[in-house]
Amino acid sequence: MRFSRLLIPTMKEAPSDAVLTSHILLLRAGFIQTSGGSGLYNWLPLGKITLDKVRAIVKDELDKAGCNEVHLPMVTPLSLWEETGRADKFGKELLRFKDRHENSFTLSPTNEEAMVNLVRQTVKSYKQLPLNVYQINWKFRDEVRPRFGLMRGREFLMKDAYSFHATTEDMEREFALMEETYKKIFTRLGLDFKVVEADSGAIGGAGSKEFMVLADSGEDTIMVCDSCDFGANVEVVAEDEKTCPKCGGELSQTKGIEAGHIFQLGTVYSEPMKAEFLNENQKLEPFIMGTYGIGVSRLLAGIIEQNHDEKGCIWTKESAPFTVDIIVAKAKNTEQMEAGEKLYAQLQAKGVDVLLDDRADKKTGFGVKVKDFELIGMPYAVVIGNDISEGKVELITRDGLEKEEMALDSLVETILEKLA
RNA sequence: CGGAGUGUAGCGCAGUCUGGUAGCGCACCUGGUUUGGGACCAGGGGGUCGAAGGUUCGAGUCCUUUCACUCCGACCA
Repeated sequence: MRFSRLLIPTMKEAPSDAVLTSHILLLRAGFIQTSGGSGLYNWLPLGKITLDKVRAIVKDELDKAGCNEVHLPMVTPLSLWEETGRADKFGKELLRFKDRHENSFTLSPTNEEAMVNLVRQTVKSYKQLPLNVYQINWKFRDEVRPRFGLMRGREFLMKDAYSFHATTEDMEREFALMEETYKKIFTRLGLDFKVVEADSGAIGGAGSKEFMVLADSGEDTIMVCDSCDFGANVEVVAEDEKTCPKCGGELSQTKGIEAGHIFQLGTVYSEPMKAEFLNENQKLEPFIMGTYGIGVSRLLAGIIEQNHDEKGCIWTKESAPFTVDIIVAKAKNTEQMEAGEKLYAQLQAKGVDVLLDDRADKKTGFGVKVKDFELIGMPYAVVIGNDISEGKVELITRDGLEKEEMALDSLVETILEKLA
């Protein structure tokens, strides 16, 4: 895409009410903007592109693991929530309202009930099991105190998956599969993360694990073992515990952002909602369930919390809105512009996501373009400037801001090597 | 919900104590000069000062009420 045609309102100064790094940078770099209400944000083009990329990675890995993507309405009849008693349990976080016929509804904060409803009216036989259905859509929670930008907004993009099984053993198999799938997703996104034992909270059920993006700004405190892979939220391990319950190693304390959470549910939803299937002995049994969530919009905040410097964002390769930013130093110079256009086409032909900074207005000089590149944080920039007459360009790596001069002819190949 | 703050142009702020024509920087528009690290000169546009009520000849400023937002806490798949 062309910078000149994209709405990218970068800012030198951050709004004074933003305190968290990711919040400040995402606002300043023009990914999101405030939307007039607490915890509500407009997603601008760069933010939308990035969110869609992260979403696509989540979808890709889930589909590979055999999950079925569906889409449920954002609006759920409150009666479904009353079947499980969660209408009361969730309290004021559930935003409730009535339609013109005085029927009560809620904006979905999560969808266990709605998905159980989908399955109970569709799946009748053990032969249709196991089944894992998921959706990636907007959730709304009327948080007591929204804060930190995308970290705790009231409206947020969540991937919520629900699995249905005939036996506990099969549910445990799926739980392990989802843990592995989540590890692939977080790894592809370039995140430094830890899987920890967790409390099941309002969702209920037996076992649960959280996927923590490690960051000092995280709202959760976790204990991790120095010797093995054990980790736990302080909710489930005493904060003064110093010995690993798994291997006897030493525990240390750190902070994390909860970006994923998987649960072994059993029949806590299927029983009250009478979601049953006929087993091979022709008897009705409630589904054994698991549920698996990822805070997709929160992941963006997590990526930036982990990857930034004083100049701006540093997106990881698979999450970046664009992989390469072609900076045409003087867009009015025909030779430079033509070289930029040519490179733009060549990289696109190779499947690289490229942004062509073709801005030619007199306010947007070389300095502005470089500052915008650093603030937005794409992995690479190619500077096409005066040396283009000798066939030379400069390649800048955002992480570390290393610059290397090279021949334009070898550039496409070099970039492809770096991306491989 | 408890505590503390803040609401003045798109963003950042001054002006409020001590009432007297609405200001500054950035951004935006026009023209010119610039052009490899957020340019310069000149001119210009944009405001019911969060809202309502009150005091006053006169309110951004004083009084009352209210709303919103932010931070700390409690809470939170």
